Amino acid sequence: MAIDRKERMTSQKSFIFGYLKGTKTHPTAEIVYGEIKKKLPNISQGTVYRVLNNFREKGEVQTIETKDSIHFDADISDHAHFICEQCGKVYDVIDECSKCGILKNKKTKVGKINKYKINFYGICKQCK
Amino acid sequence: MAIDRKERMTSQKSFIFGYLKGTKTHPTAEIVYGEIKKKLPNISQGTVYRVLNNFREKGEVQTIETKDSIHFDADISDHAHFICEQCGKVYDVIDECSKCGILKNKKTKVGKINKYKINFYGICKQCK
DNA sequence: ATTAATGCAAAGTTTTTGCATCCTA
DNA sequence: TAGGATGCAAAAACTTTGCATTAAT
Repeated sequence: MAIDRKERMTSQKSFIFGYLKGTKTHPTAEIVYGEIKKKLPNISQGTVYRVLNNFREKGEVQTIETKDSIHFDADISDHAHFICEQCGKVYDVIDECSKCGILKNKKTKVGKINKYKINFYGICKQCK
Repeated sequence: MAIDRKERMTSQKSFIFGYLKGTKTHPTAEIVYGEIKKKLPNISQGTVYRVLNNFREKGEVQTIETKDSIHFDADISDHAHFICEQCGKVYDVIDECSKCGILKNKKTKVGKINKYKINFYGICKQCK
C-alpha cells in the first residue's frame, strides 16, 4: 500500500493489507480481525477498524455494503459484485457497465460521478 | 401496500408507507421514526424497524446502503442513486443500465440476477 | 527523540428481541 | 376472540474513541 508523508508502516497494516490482497472472500471487519489475530494475537479490534477505514479513505480498498454487513475488497479494478440473498456471500462479477449509459460521460444532473458500485442480487449456485 | 393472508393493517404501517411514498429524501430508519412520531407520538423505534424490514422483505420498499447508513425508498421503479460523498444525501438518477451488459439476460456465472442496485458517488451540486 | 500507531477498555451508535398488552379482522 | 402487531425496555451487535504505551522513522 502507499504510505503518505508522516504516515508509518506497521506490521498490523501490512498483515491486513496482505490478507485482503490474498483473498476473494470479501471479509467483514470482524472476519478480518479474526483472521489477522491468528498471525498477530495481540491485535485489537480498534486497530482493525482504524486501519480498514484508513485504507478505504485512501481508496486502497473498496467496500461492498449489504443489508446487514460491510465487506472489504482490496481489488479496486473495475468489477461488480453478486450478493447471495440466502447466504450473504459476495462474489466478483466482471461487468461492462462502465461503457454504457450514464457511465460513459460520468455526468448526472446531481453532480459528476467519481466512482460507482454495481451490486447484483440473487441466489448463488452453492445455495441452490 | 399489499397485505398478505393473516397480516393485519395498522395505522403504524399505513403512516410509514404513506410517508415513504410521499418523499424523495431516502430517509434512514431513525429519520422515519422521527417523522412518524410527529403524527403517532406513541410509536416505538422497534416498530419502525420491524415495519421497514417487513416492507423490504416483501419488496415494497428498497434500501440504499451507504458507508454509514441505510436509506429507505418506496419507489421501486427502475432507477439508480447518486450518493454525495460530502453530505451523504441520496438522490434519484434515471439510468438505462438494465439494457446493457450482464443485465440484458440477467445471468452471471454465480447465479441468476433477481435484482440489482447501482450507486453513483460524487459531490452533489448543493455541496459544490 | 519525536510522534504516529497500537492495545485496551469504555462509550457511543444502531438494530434486534422478549414479553405483556393492545387492537385488527 | 384469536392471534398478529405494538410499546417498552433490555440486550445484542457493531463501531468509535480517549488515553497510556509502544514502536517506526
